[in-house]
Amino acid sequence: MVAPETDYRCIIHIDADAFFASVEQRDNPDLKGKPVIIGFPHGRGVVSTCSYEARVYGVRSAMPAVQAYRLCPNGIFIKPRMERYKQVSDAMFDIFDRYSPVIEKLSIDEAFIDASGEDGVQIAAAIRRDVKHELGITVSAGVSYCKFVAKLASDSCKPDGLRRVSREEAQSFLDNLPVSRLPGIGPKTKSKLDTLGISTIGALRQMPETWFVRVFGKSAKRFQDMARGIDNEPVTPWREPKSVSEENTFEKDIDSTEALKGHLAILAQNVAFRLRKARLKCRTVGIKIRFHNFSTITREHTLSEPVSSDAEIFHEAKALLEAAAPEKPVRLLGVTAKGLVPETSRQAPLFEPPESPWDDISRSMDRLRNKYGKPVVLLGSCLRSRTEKEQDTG
DNA sequence: TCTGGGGTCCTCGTGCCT
DNA sequence: TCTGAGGCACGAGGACCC
Repeated sequence: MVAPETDYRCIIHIDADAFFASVEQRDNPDLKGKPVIIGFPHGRGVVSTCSYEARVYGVRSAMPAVQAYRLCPNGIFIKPRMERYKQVSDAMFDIFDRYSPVIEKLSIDEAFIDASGEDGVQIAAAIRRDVKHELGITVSAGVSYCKFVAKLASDSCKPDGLRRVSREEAQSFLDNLPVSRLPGIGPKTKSKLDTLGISTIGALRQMPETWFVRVFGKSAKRFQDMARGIDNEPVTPWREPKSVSEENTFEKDIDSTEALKGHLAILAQNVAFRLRKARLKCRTVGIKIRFHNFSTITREHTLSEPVSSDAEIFHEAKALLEAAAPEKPVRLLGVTAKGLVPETSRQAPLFEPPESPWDDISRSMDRLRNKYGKPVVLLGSCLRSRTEKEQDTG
């Protein structure tokens, strides 16, 4: 039995195993032991996640679903049910709450839990037990003195594992791992390091400081620290959102600007609705256009006054689209709101100027949307796009 | 061979202001 | 009045993560 991690900071990283697929297998026991793939095998989707039975065939997250279908034609492809996963996720986080007040949510199925001063291994084991008994899914846990080592520890014992890496063990644990396991080293940086003959964190650690600065620029210190197992990042329970966006990849590329405007209206309306729901406004509106050849451009505009109405956000996005004047077929269109400020952040002036007429209209539209669960009043271009879609689908 | 969606962070170029 | 440096905000793009 290892000594309790009470001398130092103690961080637990919890990560659900093949979360979406596990929820599907739990809800439908017929799927247990079968290759379950979350994603639609036709069209342009990718695999969200897949069960460990599907991984045997080489199927992986983020792989194009058609490729997954070729690798595993007998796989059971399931369209994601995000609402359901959200319910299970909420229940899982309720369990975490029992054990620590300091929880940092990383994603729908993953969290850091600060267990400093406690026996981290015991807490992680209790959480794993509760999640399994109450929710019927398994989670893996890593326990260590800092966040990124805890995360690597949980990765190393998946699925359904628990691993503690003490401060003393950290360096030898890290040295043998591939560099790509360090957070922040993705495919591009990995291939750059490959060409330099650096494949493990241990090899990276031995490089001189000047080398780090040359390769990683301003991020050099962070990578050098990580290679040495140094990470003082606290567990941060809440972060202000920095942007809200929505994008859509079309089933078929679109080359008509008018049709794009219709889709843009829907995206703008959804982004605006989410802003208002979060009681936020944005100062910057941006659009993203991805062409048939996957090249991508972004355009944005910062306003003098923050906005959150459907009409104002659509107006800005439309102006950006018209200025960009895409001449090639478009496969993806997106709208982003950033420079977020609270709805009420504006200092109250001595004489309240009349608020934008769109604010009042937006509030009425939101009431209807909340009542019926979907947008009821649509912007003009929006309606046009929807009508086209309905005609397409008959 | 085909590459989703929703995010964050970083870098670099440019223009404006002092 | 001109010029250059430095700071800053903005815009675009890229890399990365889950």
